[in-house]
Amino acid sequence: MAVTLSDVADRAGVSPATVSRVLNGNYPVAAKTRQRVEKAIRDLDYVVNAHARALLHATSGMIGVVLNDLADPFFATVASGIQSAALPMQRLVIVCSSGGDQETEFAYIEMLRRHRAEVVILVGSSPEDAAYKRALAGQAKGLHAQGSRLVLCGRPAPSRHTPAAVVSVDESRSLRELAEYLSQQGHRRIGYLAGPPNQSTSTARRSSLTNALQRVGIRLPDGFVAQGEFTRESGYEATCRLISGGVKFTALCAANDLMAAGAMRALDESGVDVPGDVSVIGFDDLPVATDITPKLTTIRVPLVEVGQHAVAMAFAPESANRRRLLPTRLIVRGSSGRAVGTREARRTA
Amino acid sequence: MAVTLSDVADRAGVSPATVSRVLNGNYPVAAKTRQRVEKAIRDLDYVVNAHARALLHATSGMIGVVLNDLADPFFATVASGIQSAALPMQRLVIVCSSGGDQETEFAYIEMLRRHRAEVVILVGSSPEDAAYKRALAGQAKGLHAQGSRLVLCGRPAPSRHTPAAVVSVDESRSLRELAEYLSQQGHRRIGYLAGPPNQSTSTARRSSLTNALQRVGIRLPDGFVAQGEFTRESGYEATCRLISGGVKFTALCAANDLMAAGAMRALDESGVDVPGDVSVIGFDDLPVATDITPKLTTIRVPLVEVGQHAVAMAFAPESANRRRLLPTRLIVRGSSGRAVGTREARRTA
DNA sequence: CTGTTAGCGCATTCAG
DNA sequence: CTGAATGCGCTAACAG
Repeated sequence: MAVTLSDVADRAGVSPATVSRVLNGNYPVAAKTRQRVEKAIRDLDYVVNAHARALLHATSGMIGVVLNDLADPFFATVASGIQSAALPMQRLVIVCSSGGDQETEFAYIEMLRRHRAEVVILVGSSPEDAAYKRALAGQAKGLHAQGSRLVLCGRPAPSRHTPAAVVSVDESRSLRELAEYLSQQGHRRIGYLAGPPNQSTSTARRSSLTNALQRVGIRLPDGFVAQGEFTRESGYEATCRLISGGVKFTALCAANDLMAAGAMRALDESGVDVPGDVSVIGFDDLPVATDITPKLTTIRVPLVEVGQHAVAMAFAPESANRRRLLPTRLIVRGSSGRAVGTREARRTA
Repeated sequence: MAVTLSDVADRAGVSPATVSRVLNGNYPVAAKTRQRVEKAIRDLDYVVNAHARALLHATSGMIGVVLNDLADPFFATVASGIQSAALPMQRLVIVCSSGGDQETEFAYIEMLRRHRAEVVILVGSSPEDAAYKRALAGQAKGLHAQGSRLVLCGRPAPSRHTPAAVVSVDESRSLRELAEYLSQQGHRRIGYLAGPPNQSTSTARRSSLTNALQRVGIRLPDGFVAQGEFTRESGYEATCRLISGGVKFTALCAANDLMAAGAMRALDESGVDVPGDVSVIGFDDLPVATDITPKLTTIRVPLVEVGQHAVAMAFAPESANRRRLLPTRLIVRGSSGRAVGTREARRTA
């Protein structure tokens, strides 16, 4: 069906070995022979069979990426960072979107193992239950035994001994900045739109914020927290629940920008002015943050860089078990300001 | 390095062929033997080598997708449609983001050919120059010769004889609806934010709109058109150019929602009220359309379905040279309304 | 029901 | 500088 290396050899009147040498350019080949071979390749429109090569080399040189949802800009942005770093290394990127389903995720990892992916990158939150961690640790061992490298992006390793590199962000500093900022602006009662329960990202962001607020003497009681699922809709609904529950807050922080966008809409529909009545703060700094009005104050996460570092670490020597933390940054925009009820706010009112 | 089928055979005390039969379940194997083999597989954590299989079958069963930019929600959404359709078929999806660069695009197609991708899906606009078309037609032939199927999404085939299936949208009907709507609302002077020149999507959308407007007696002169690149920033800048150029329009159509979002910001900063002074219309109906205020009137393109149909057509018998057109829909939201200067508008003013 | 054999397409020895 | 031979891991005939 397809043209093979021997076909090329026949047409050029040389042996397969010679064609191979021309292809790889590693061994000396007479100029005349080379030209004849190159012509045959062009004439026949020959394309090497990557599988035959992979069979010899025991690896395919592909980068597998497993993420929750390709259509979510958070993941899409990390993926594009991975892709951009993979291109100059001549690596193909396989993107697998699991939809957040654990079984699908493992099915994809298995498929990537079958294809002897050189690198497997897991992006985003991971469930925090023991069974999952054990299963993942098992896959990690398997990948390692195969000679594939595993990189975890934005999620912790399932255990200390897991042979995996980790690229993550350290949001604690930015959140301390945010806490100080909110405190200075007179905010005392703060609502929080959390991510789905038992997900590493959700708990990390929430506990970091809780700690940061504590440092400035602000508590984040459970009653001020509503769960969502990192989507606009869930942010909208969670905000509605807080409002209809009679929770009084002067600032509303969200676990990501999408939820914050949903919150803005809910507040708007309830006649709450942002930032006049309530300040809204997002997380990630996705494009949506500046699409909405007023523009969203948020914690910028360097998503493209996260992806690029993941690739870099995968190809760095001794990458297993290495960890890399990227800093985030507080971006203050129009959606936040002084709390209502503060002296200053009363004066200007 | 990695565990092979023979390793399993040795451990189970059977021949490699038997292990293969257990794996594929096609031939009868004694229950006892099967169990022994299955245990060995588990003990050794054996994972089949997809390359060895692909070598026999002359295809890898992978779906390759080449698109402009993964971080662009337009492409990400189509890709997620492809992914969702590929999962139940147990197909791995390779996503290649070319950044709109032709060379990169061909490099990726070549890599996909090397990997004997079963299906190659090209998503989005294509340059409209002859050299490109010839090159693409060549690759299409090569893919066909290899036994790979080619699907073009949202772009025309380079020639009548190209062995490729095409999935596209037919926006003409919606644009006629839009033209009638705008006309009824009293709009006569309409601005247009076009996509990059010599791109199939740009010219298709522009000419369809021009035709539709013509039917209701509205012209779209070049002076009312500003070029952009399907991004927010370019939409912003293009709108600024129109405004500072003194172009007076009561409605502004954009080649996509991202540019419309940029336009809204530019208009806002210039003190132009939407939809009071100017109606804004987008294209695609991406999430950003409802993030902005007022929500964007737009032409909805069924992007997920486009991706799903692409996969379906690839696996349909006799798919080569087939064409499938999906309908779009006009979605009227808050960003559009009556033109200023019409009788009704004056009355209510 | 199971083992033996051959070959998929290629890169790499080893000889010449 | 070039050709012949070997084997990567697996499946499909072909025997038993």
